Amino acid sequence: MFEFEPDRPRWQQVADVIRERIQSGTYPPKHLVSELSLVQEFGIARDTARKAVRALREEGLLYTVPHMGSFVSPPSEAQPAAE
Amino acid sequence: MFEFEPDRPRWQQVADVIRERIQSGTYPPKHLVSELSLVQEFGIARDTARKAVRALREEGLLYTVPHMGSFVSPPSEAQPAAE
DNA sequence: CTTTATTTGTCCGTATGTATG
DNA sequence: ACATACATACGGACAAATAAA
Repeated sequence: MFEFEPDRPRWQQVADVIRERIQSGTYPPKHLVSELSLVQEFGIARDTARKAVRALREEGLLYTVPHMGSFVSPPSEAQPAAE
Repeated sequence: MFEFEPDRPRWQQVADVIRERIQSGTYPPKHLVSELSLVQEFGIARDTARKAVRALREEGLLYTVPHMGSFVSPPSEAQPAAE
């Protein structure tokens, strides 16, 4: 089971973990990150899972298709110079 | 493809379209309105199509014959006085 | 009679949206 | 943060009835 630190919102800590998995490629583009999967893995309420997903969506790391799921966004064209 | 508005159930919007076709005579009495036809035309799930049909049936605009289909109801005897 | 196609009936599962306590 | 409930929506599968070939 995941160990939460006190004094920091759980949804932030969950978002941190997922963010890392996205940025490291553990979760490739289009990978489904459902609320239920977060509920089960982290032992949290769906309410909390939704907050984590919302945060990542607002960061652009996830996009949500209503009634279908939330998925890892395609890589953004960052760093223009590097060729 | 049909354009759905957000903030309103799809099954309601589909029902609206069919209702208009019935009331305008585009779909005459006994015209078949099958779930599959709605699925294909509107690009929705059958689940959603069934909800639209159910709504129109409850309004009396359609009647369903099990395993045969849902058909446009005969015109209702409105306006009593007119003879 | 058999086969094929069509259509509704029913059930399961997954997932988000929304609201309440 | 949690728990619960319901609505909305999609996908798939199978059964049963009907009609037509």
